[in-house]
Amino acid sequence: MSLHLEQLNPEQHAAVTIAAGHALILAGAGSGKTRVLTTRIAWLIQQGAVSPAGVLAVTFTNKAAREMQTRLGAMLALNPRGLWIGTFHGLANRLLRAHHREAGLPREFQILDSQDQLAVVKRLLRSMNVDEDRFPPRDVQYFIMRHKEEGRRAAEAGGADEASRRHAELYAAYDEQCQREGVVDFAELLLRSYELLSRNELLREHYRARFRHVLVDEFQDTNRLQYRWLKLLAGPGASLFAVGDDDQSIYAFRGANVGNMAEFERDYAGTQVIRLEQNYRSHGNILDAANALIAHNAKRLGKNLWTAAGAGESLRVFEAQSDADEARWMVEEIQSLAREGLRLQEIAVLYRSNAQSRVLEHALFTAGLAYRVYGGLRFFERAEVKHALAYLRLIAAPADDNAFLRVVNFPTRGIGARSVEALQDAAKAAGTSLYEAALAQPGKAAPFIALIESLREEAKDLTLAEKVELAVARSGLAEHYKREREGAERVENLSELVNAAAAFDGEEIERESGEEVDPLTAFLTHAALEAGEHQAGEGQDALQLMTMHSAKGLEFHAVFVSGLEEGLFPHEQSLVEKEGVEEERRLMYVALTRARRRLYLSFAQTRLLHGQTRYNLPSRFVDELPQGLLKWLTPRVKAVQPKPAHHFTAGSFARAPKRDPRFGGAPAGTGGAPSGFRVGQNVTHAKFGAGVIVDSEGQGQDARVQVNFGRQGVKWLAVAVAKLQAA
DNA sequence: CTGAGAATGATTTTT
DNA sequence: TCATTCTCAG
Repeated sequence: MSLHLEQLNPEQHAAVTIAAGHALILAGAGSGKTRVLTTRIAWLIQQGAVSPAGVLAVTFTNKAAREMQTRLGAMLALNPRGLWIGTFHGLANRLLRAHHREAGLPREFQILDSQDQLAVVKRLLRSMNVDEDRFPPRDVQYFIMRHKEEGRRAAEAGGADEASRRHAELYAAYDEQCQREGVVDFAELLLRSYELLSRNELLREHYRARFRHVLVDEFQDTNRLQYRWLKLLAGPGASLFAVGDDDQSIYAFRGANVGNMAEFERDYAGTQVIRLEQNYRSHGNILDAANALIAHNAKRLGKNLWTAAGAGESLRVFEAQSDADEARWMVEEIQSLAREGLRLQEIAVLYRSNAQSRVLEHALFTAGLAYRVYGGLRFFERAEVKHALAYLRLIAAPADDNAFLRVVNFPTRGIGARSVEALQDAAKAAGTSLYEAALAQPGKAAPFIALIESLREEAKDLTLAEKVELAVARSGLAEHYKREREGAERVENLSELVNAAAAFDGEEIERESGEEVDPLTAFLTHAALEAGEHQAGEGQDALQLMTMHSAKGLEFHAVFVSGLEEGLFPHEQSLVEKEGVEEERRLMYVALTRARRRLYLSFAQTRLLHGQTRYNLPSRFVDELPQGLLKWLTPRVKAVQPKPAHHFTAGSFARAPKRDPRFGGAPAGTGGAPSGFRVGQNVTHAKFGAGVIVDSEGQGQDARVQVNFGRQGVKWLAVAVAKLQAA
């Protein structure tokens, strides 16, 4: 067995063999971070520095955890079962299952995904007669989640104002309800296990004594609670090894706190910091462009990627007339790459928001090019699958009211809103679950209760897959979808669920859920914690379409970064968020560094969005790249740079106000265009710089035009006064 | 309970 | 624009 340490570069080698103590590894894109992480673990074990049981390795995604597991298995020729490798949530779940009593949870506690959580909140608000216009369920959910992720319980969550006090009350009621129903949401897994260990000294010391080496991947994506959780588990004498890249922090919107990286250094005096800057993925020009771009960010720990490979090709820039034009151009370019022998799966088209895929898909479909779009519903999130799982949940954990409500009348069996309300009243009065209430006073729900009872009885001695099959059949779900016109795919998914159960073997049960958990609960946990693939994989060679966010961690021979327009990217919303543009720039950095050999950048003058034609300026990110690295496929756009904005709240891109129909608003390009300016025309203004006319009204002296100045915002200007120059 | 039509929004996403 | 969610009539 060899770890091939000699194949590592000096920095990688140093990171792998670093002495015990805390270490922060700043791992640039494509710098071999996973390799370092896994080799480090293997090296520690091989050296005898730690036993496999003494390692705790934490990732964000199941995919990353699996990859680490696989690589380690190959390196160590030992079953990596003894190692605690998993996602934050998976590991927290494991702790809670093992100590459910101490954590105050039922053995078969169920996990709520975001969908379930929202349903719980809605139900709560209704039962408390909360005005949903003043307290929208989504806001309440967000409030609860955000506070939990910061490690705050309801008691600490209230603010000074009335609304936040009310939110905190709802948070408290929500937690009580979850406790009653024996369910935990995602953040609760973390918070509950954190509290378990911080309050229970015996347990805490047990785990601290055990885990001598705690390793974290994608550290820049951790939220405050996750960081505290890590610090709690890595006790005195343990080594915390954090790998991350602040320049690739793109998840602030979901609670990630890049600040954890700087804090890490402060928390642990003597932290060893190693930078992995050699990139094994991209050619030099691509890296130079990425480096130059990210240098525009002020808040950085600092890092510069380099490669031993050559400079490679220039970055190709294309300015399209319209989004459709951009799509057509991409199709042509892709076809020509394919003719040169490049496989389609080696090409990715990246965009900022999912809505942008539509035009593209249309063009690809017309051209007959195979493509795969990432995003959308995943397997365990599909309605039919969730329904089937709800039946199984009721078998395993009857107190789960969410599950009860989801299927009590699905497929319909004559239990309408009235009957359900009666049950809810009865349950509330008796302080029991809906299921218990229905058991006591079945009423219209009698057949349903009988069904669940008999399912539970019959399922007792069946294998997991047989249980799932039984539920799918006896619930009437399969029948129901068979009768539906468009139900074929749903029926197929239900049988796929049976297959998934069959594939879910004992080893997985143990790994996912700790000791002695009933296989059904383990499977339900698996379904909640691993929502599954986005789409049927279809091993066929296809072009990859995805958002820049989902592209993180991937690489392709050729990458198209499309829609590089102010307002789209950086997104208009980001302009009003604190440090929003810096995060957008990091996203651009991520996008650029996905390409190995060829990088295309494109933007369109005109784009159809929300049924409205918008006239956008090229993204500032194009200007921020060294022009010498770019090869313009269309005449270069000379973006006139205005002085940095003071604090214009770019109330930009507001839908062009509807003109009073009485004045018969003149459409673009027709007679109504005032004073020689027309919609879509590029202009410059002495103060605001470059812009594009997006609307106009009035005639002669009263003529006004609306100009989109990008980061300076969108303004209505009187033509007679504004001294606009045609550009 | 169902279906039709209105209202409503509309970055990014993992667990 | 368009997809989802809500409301109300039948």
